[in-house]
Amino acid sequence: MKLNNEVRVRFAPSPTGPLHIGGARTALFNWLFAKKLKNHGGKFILRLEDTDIERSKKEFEKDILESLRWLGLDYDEGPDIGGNFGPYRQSEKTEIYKKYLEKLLAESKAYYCFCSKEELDKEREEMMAKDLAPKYSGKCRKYSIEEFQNKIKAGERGVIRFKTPEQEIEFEDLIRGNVKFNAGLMGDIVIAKSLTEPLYNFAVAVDDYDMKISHVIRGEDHLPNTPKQILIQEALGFHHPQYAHLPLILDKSKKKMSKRNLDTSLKDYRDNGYLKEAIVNFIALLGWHPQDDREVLSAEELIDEFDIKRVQKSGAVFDVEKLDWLNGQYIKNLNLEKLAELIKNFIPEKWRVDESILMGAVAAEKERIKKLSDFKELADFFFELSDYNKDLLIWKNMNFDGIADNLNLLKSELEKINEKEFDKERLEAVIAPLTEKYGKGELLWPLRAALSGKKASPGPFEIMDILKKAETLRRIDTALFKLK
RNA sequence: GGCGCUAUCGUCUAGCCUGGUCUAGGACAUUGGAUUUUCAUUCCAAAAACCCGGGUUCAAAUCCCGGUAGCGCUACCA
Repeated sequence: MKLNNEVRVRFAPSPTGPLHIGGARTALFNWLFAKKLKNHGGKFILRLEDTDIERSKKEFEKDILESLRWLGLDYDEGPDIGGNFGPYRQSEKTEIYKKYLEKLLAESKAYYCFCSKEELDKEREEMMAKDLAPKYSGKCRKYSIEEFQNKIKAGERGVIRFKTPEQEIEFEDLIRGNVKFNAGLMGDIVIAKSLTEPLYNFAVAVDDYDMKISHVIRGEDHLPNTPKQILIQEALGFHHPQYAHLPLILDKSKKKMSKRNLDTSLKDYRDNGYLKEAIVNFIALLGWHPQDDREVLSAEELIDEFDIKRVQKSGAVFDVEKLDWLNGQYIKNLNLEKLAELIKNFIPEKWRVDESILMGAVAAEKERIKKLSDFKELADFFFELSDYNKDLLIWKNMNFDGIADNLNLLKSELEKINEKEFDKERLEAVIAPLTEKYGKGELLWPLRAALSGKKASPGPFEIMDILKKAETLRRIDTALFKLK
């Protein structure tokens, strides 16, 4: 890998939709690459590719910026923080593109095309029918500069095409090795709708050069665009950056994960209660792996271990179940205060009133929740016991009378315990001996069911410790009442 | 259709560059078991893959060729 110049990489999304998983992964790899090579300059730049004014929306720009910030992928230069190579929105660079467009036109490396959409479509279909690579015939190349200038002045509308040289073009991809394309098959591509309306491939070619981008790290779907961009850069007299094309992130059906699918936007995951650390960790592992067997890695460890040479060539299926597992791991390792803080965004206002119950519930459910949003469903009974069928209280073959007897026994023992000593240790010390005589399941199942109103929950001692004496006895009474 | 990329357990992957240590390793999921009043956690175990065919070689998951399949691109979107 040549590192003669400062390392400058960019993430260049177009704000035509919220930041999605694939975009986040591309951003992450760029970020890791820059951080890893901070001794070589290592700058990470955010550039908004909003040349499509129809589809680009401010709200999406906002979402992208926010999502990157949330993930902790800080950039050194960008639309909201500036930098020495701005502007960082393509829509603000019209004058620059115009200058280069005029240069290409003046040098006859580009020309105006006045063909209609219908003509073009027909041409394409004909070529496809002949099993040929569909490309523009180049028939408008015949106009001289004066001729097309006159047409434009006369009000005719034309687009600007690049005179694609008919040549083989080869470049080295950091991940895939040598890649070769035959530019003769591409035809003269449209690089701008007009002098002030540049199109993607042209704008990218210009920007990557004048933002001094050293490495372009992007999705594999851009691989066929690369020769176009290199050719445009050559025509402009620019040298081109190095390229690295990341494997695609696939859905279950092995197709490219697209914005159109549900649950691809980062915000969806955030709103579902995934932690940013888990997402960063997980998407880093989609197409990349450290040298050892570790799977749970912090951002710092990721930077330490990152090596673009270890990036996979083939697409990776996004497996939510593994994400869930990883998220659970991060939740388990979070300290209680931090976890409670995060969970507060996922629960009703009134659950936040009693801090001690909330903290207790968080501690009790910590290893049971995979996502922050799971808490609401799992821990609701701590805050409010919902109605349940009395059959829930049945342990194995016990009858209702037996269950009532056991609950009454427990009740009388619990009543003897001082409110101040009503904690897990004390409760266990009192009740454990009873289970030897009356049976564990016989005593503890009805107790736990009475306390939680659920088939599954943390253990009764833990619950009582959190609920405290009065509420514990109240819930036992509720069960007793149901059994009458 | 054309062009390009890719190919190891169901999934993410290690190994491939620098052939033998690979009876192919790890993780998620699955199944069984231990712990446990339940659930979860934790622990133990099992099942599970080198796309196919040739070639090179004493030896190929690893190198070469061909096939097949999948995916991506094929816009006056990015």
